[in-house]
Amino acid sequence: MTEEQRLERLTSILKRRGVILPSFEIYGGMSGLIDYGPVGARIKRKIIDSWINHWMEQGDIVEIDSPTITPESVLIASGHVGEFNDLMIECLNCNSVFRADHLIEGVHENPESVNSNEMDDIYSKNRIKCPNCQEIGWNKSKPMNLMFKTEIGAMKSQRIAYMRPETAQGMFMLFPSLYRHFRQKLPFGAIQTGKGYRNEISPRQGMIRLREFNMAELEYFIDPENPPLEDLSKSSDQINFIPDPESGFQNISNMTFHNALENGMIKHPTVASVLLKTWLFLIKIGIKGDKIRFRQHTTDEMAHYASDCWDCEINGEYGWIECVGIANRTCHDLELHQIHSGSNSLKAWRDFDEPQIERKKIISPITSIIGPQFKGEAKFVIEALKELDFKNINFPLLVETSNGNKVEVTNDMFEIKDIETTISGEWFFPHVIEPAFGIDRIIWHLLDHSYKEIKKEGEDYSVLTLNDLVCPIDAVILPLFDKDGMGKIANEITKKANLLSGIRVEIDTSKSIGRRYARADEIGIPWSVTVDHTTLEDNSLTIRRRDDQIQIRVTIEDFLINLSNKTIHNLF
RNA sequence: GCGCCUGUGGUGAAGGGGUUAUCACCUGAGGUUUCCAACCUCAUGUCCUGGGUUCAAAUCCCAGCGGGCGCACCA
Repeated sequence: MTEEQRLERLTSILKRRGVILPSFEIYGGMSGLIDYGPVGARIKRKIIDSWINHWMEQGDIVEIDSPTITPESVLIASGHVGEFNDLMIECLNCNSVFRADHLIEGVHENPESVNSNEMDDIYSKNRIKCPNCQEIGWNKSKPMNLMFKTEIGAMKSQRIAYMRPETAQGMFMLFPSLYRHFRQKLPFGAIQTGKGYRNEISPRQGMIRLREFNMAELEYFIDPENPPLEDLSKSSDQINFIPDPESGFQNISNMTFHNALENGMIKHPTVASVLLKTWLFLIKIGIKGDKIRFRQHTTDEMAHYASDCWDCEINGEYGWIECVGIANRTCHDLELHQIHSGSNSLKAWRDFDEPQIERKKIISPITSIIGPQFKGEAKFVIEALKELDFKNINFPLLVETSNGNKVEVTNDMFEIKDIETTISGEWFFPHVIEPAFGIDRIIWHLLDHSYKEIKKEGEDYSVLTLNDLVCPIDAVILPLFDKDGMGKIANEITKKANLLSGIRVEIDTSKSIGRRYARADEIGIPWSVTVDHTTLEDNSLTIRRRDDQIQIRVTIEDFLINLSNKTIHNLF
């Protein structure tokens, strides 16, 4: 079997066994959309569960769930509407496509504000040349909207909305609630898993670029002045790093996260700790460590919201693919949402180490005099007095009030006081460190790394070596024959096992035992359990280990206990 | 979105205007069988969709849809 066709063979096995299939196929299919079949959906669920547990083990992270339909105002604030609605323009001569605003920088003072018709005018009046072929001649500019647009409500009350391009905004929307939940103490985080949507121009490469995809994101809120410090030296794993070329660091294939932070290649301690946890998760579910690398973004490829970005890339049939993006989003989102929404609850409070005592002089109006004197005008006079520069007061003093009158103020109407205020802390915008996982891409690479093509007695044979955390079915129960009572016992074991918490088993009674082992191996079931003649005599059965085909004999009871405890490994 | 290639059972392929479309594997039913894709019998097909040419189209032509690759795009 040639290495070149491995991708095709894997794809057809995934389709044949109900793991991953094209969506809506009976209507011709729709690119960029995929189905997880009965086997794939189990794998996806277990990966997402593992992901949720992985972060929640930390203790200061909670899970939330928010709508996929998002009002336009939210995405205007976050910058997605602006960023996602760029006008594109195509050269009539060479068919190159460009962002229309980029080519008129210097011609127009605010290229991003130009609408489609104006853009076409600017192009024809200014005789803009194609940077590729130098010709002048353009198709009409068209907005390239990478978000799916929809409307909430009907008729006049309709509001524009989009399908969310990321789950992250949900966490920002809930910041006030999260802050209360965590008793107003940083750091804390919120995770969310769910669908995200991008109307890709041309989805490619199977399930790598989808129009509807599964994301899993953590927003970890920290105090930028007191970031949590974690001991990274506990991991001695050697990591493949590709730093930003402008940083002066060289590509390196064997450095620990601890050292990468110490020497300044990773700039932020929390980013480093999130990188480590990302690595640990991928290794835990079965991604191969030598096929993982961390690549630092160059300044110009950084997302509009981020100040420091790392991609975690995984190598597979499609080459190195970004599967996790780790970004220091700083206070970008919270700050913008405060500005756009007018909400005042997107900040956190920080106590100073020592309360600051501020001494200052103020002008204190004596209202018992001002009131009777100015009557209705009094509140304007008081206002105006507070604005006075008390270092420069000469009598007679004319004060201009905000309603436009000038009044004379005498020195018995106010006094200058020295006051002392104690400031014990300040409000600030927390910074956010975000890892964003592309679940579908991770599933693809897990399947890719787990798919083994071997020879068995001269025959081609395929195995998915999925570990207990992510295997679709925990064990398959195989009656050697479906008669003599073996089928009945197998059914009883299947029922009992399926009542165990978190355990799923299946029974397979059709065709020869060898064929059933092969079927189980192909979808990554780690344990095949056979009910045979000896079972009828002494209630024992055999457990076959997928990865080396070694069999042991245990009692039904021991099997069920160890299955439940996930300790079958220990029996071998 | 452009260019080139491409679409036949669940999977992988053969066929290339003319009876009832071929093969392997897979899947299902039954038989057989004391543990690694054994064997026997049987079953399961809108040749991507829509138009056109033709007495006759899975086959030729056009368009659409899907897939692959390249260019462009990818917060």
